[in-house]
Amino acid sequence: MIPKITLKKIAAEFNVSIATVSKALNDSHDISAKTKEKIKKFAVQHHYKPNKVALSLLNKKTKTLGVIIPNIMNSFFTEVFVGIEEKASELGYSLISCISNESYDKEVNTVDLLKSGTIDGFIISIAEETQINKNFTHLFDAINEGVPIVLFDRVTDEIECDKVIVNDFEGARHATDHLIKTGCKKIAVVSIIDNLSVGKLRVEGYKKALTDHDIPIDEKIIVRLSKKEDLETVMKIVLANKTIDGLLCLEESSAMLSLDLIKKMNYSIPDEMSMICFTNGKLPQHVTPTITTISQHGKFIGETATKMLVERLESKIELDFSTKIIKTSLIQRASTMPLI
Amino acid sequence: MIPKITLKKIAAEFNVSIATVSKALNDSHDISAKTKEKIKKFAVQHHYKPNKVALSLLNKKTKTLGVIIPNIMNSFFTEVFVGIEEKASELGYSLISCISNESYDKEVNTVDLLKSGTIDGFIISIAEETQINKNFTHLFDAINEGVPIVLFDRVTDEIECDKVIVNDFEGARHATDHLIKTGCKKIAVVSIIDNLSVGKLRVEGYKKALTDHDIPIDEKIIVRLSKKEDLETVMKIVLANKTIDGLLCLEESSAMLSLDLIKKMNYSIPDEMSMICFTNGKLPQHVTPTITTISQHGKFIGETATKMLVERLESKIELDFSTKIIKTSLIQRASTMPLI
DNA sequence: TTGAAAGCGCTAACAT
DNA sequence: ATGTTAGCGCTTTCAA
Repeated sequence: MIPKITLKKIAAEFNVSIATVSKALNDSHDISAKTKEKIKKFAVQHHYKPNKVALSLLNKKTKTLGVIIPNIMNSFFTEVFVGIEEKASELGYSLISCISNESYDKEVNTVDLLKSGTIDGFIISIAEETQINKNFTHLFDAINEGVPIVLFDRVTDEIECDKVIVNDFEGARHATDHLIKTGCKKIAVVSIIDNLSVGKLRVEGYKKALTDHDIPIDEKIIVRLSKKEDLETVMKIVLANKTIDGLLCLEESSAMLSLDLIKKMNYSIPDEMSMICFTNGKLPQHVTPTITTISQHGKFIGETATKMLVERLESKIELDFSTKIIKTSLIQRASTMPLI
Repeated sequence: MIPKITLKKIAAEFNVSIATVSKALNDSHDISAKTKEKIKKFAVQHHYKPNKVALSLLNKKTKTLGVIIPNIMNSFFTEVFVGIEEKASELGYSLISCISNESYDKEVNTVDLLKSGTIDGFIISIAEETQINKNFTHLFDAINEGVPIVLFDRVTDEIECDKVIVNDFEGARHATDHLIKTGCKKIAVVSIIDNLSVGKLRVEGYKKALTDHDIPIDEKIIVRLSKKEDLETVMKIVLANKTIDGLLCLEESSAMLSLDLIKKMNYSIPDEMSMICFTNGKLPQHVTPTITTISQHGKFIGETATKMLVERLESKIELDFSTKIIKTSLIQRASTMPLI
């Protein structure tokens, strides 16, 4: 094993000072051409790379961003992560990433751990537990200590910072409107994310569409569950109401379960039952029938969040906080009737 | 914004030396109980956290691992990442992660960037481009400079280091054997990963199974493509051979395309055409019909790789390199006939 | 019981 | 053109 080469060792090699070597390698004007040349040559030969940790300590910048994602097995977050990674890499930043697993404790620990020097700023989507207990002091503290945060998707009004959110209300409204316009008379909702800000907004959007079409809201067919496990039981009860002919699923996994169930119950899709779900991952494209989805443009969200954070980090002046709202798109597939 | 509190500031507060504060906070025995108490109290009140960067510089350890994954949209790698994250977090390590996007340059740049002090060791699955051009000097250099590497899934014999691999040969052999035993007479293979070590091994396993059953190998029905785009054309030609009644797909995305194609061609699955594919993500569980898969136990691979790396990092003695082979499991679903 | 000094690897202002 | 000094935040001898 070759011990790592440092300025000190190069300096010793040529009997010059460390400062001279540093300047030579940084192409400073007050070092003679020959000295520069011989030092540079030696440095290249020995694969000299400045120690990032030393530079971080000196500059109080690590060129590293902390990313906290609730659950990477969720295709939406995977997409966002891809966007973050691509943009960060383009802008010269590394990523320290952590999966909170929807746990408040893990989120708090990670923020506490990383804010002490390790990273320059955070990109966070708030864990479910945190959204339930509404305790955001860890985020508040980080910002207060000079570590900026960009929140995406799952945000809170209680923290003032940059945010990138999806137009969940409008996405759900549009989807519901689409179901109505393609002939659905009675549309049920399935939500296993009613604890989340986004889940609540989506239900609001759904209600708005109904109201716009003078359709009464029936709370009994708005299925709110805390875990996937109960879905089958509850859905069976709801679907016993044979007049239901449309289903809006607020995220992917409950959509897949509902689809299986509906098929098992011998509904014909989309003639007897239409379906739309949030999140445009691979699943809705490959199941039978393919599912009409509301795309949240995850990658773009990731890119946007990263750009906002880096702009703040590198800005000379104090920027105002802003919230970017990303429009959703409805992607029509075989689970809904064509618009006439 | 509250400026971050340091030992220096605490020392100034109490008119003691920095060393005293450091010792007090670390509960050193040679500081008086009262001094300790008042300093600790003050530190807690002001949310003092030792600066990780300073500690890293001092200890020459960052307690951070570098993870390089070729493509996070691939569910296998997502699973591995979950395993890595969980184990690393449990062992007190952070993760700097990067998606190489199958690019040689990105992989090299990341390794170069991170090896200079930022991380203690790497967990890497080699990018496709790197496996093609077989240039592994960046990995060799890192190890040589004292930064250990654990390779997983996509490995190379040319680098001596710890490795975690899947028993791809046996997985493919077993799957092919299963197809034969459930009645398939002529089994085609679809590979878009023939550039990868794992892709080649899987073809070998397939061939072994055929040979074991005295079935002649027909290279014409081993479809090797460099990109997904050509799949449809080629598959149509191959499937024109109406005697084919089994299909082994070496990864998920080509399996999905093949499935669509087979259904479009009105094959009845599994009666007229059986199918097995590698990688047990959500897709094969939710498509119609559900697909029999070979599970590589991604999460376990991630956990194992992380454990190996941390053990090496924290070992007092020089450990020998080892290669852990993870067994695959065949998960039977509706795309294959039941074993009689 | 406390403090001074050295050093981790590096840069930059200020001599020489 | 080159060197000296100081300092980023911390720990750890060693001295007082």
